[in-house]
Amino acid sequence: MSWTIAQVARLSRITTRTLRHYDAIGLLRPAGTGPGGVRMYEREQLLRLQRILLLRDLGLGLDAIASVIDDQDRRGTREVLGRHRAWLLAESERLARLAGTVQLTIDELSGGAQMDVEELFEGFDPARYEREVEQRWPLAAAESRRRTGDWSRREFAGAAQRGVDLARRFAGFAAGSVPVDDARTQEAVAEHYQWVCLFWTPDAAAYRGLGEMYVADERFRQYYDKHGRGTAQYVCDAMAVYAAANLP
Amino acid sequence: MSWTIAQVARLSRITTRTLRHYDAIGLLRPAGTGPGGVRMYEREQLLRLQRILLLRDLGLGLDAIASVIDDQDRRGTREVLGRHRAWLLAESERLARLAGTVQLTIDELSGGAQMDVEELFEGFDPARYEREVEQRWPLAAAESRRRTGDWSRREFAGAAQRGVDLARRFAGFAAGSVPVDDARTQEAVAEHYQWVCLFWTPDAAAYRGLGEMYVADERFRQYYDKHGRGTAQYVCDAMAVYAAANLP
DNA sequence: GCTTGCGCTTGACGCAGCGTCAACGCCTAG
DNA sequence: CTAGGCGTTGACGCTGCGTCAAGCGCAAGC
Repeated sequence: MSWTIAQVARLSRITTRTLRHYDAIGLLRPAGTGPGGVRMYEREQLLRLQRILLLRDLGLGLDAIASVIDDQDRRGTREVLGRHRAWLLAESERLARLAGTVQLTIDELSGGAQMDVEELFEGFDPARYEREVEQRWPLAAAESRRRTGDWSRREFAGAAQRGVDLARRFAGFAAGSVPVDDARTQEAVAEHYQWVCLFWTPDAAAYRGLGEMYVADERFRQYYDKHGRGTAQYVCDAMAVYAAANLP
Repeated sequence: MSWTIAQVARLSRITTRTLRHYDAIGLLRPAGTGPGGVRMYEREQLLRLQRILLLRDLGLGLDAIASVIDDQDRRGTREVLGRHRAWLLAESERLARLAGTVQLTIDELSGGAQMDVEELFEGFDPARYEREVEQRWPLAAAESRRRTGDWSRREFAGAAQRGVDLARRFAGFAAGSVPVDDARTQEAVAEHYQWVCLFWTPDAAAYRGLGEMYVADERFRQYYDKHGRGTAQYVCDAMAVYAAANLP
């Protein structure tokens, strides 16, 4: 008994295009070809196809499927499946965490709509505190002059939102006890530094000083800690690590 | 203050290729071009880029990002984010379920390796019970003769494995109280019918009879019920639905 | 004999989000 | 004058097929 490509497709609830694709990449070759190059499939191919579809349903890639199916003993199969399972779990967890972050974003968006955006921004423009930084670290701040510029309302709002986003990310790391020198934290600090550079370009000492002000100054500390206790201190420590490693 | 493409790339920890891509698709156009067509970015573009990267980190597609960012009020933004969150949750759950299925597959693979595969297959070849089916539904089974053929050991193992997979899927549906006429169940039945066709081609009555035998015969019932109580009965009912709708 | 239609063939583009050459221009330092 | 560093615009590649497009062989109906 032989089947044509369309018959196999109907039986297996896939498309003929898929079968041709599997033929093209060598994953499932027909038993032979009839007149006109017509692909003919035998029982053996059907069995193979069923295994392929099972593994595909499990989420494996076609190359992984090929290696599993053509693997004689079960060793490689188990290893591939095990790795795949680990990937699935990690990816599932990642997406769940992302969903949580998206929810937070939605929440703050809803709340933030009522806030006056400039008020939100109030007490958060590092440039407004530059003078204080300068008082404490005069040499460091001396040549890092504030960039002047006229901010549009939209730019302003964008920058403010960005500040909130960063604070929330730091709060997440702090709550999760992620070390301050973790790559993810330091990546966020790099973004924070870039963000600060929109107003001002601190060097290592000044940036470290800004971090310390986040803890010392009531307004700053509240800004961070309202997303989670200890966030301001966490940010301060992370900034110190970043400054030591990346700034002049 | 302006930045070149490479400077922006370094600041934002992305590649210049990405920035050019965003320019090409209109997601982030430079503020202007200098001599030689050199892209120049201003502060406004940096702010926009930061928002883009935030949303990208949340897993949104570039087109969704564009619609969110260019959306003036917050209505559309919330809707897009809400849909995205729902998608994330669904996908996360799906992957987690898949991981469970993969684990089951690994388990059965480990156990199955010790079993003699023919013994596994024993008591599960529908053709072996064809005579009994024929006794009860003689007219129906009369013209559905068993396909002869020499089975290789590998074909045999593959078919056996396929049978186990199907049983497990049915057990999952039964445990989840999925109706027997649910599309997923009927899809599995279609695969089961196809699988049976590898040995034998029953018509509607014979297929229904085979299902009833799954309940009546101790060996069959155990085969299914060991994956979960009531699975055999569930399969029987599902097969009856399938036979009525799809078989001659 | 001719058309129509079905089922099959190969070939090619498109999708997301860039990575990765390739080939070339411009500017500066040695 | 040349090397090197930064910039430019193409164009192909990756996954897993969907979706035309153009054409062949065979059967039925005119």
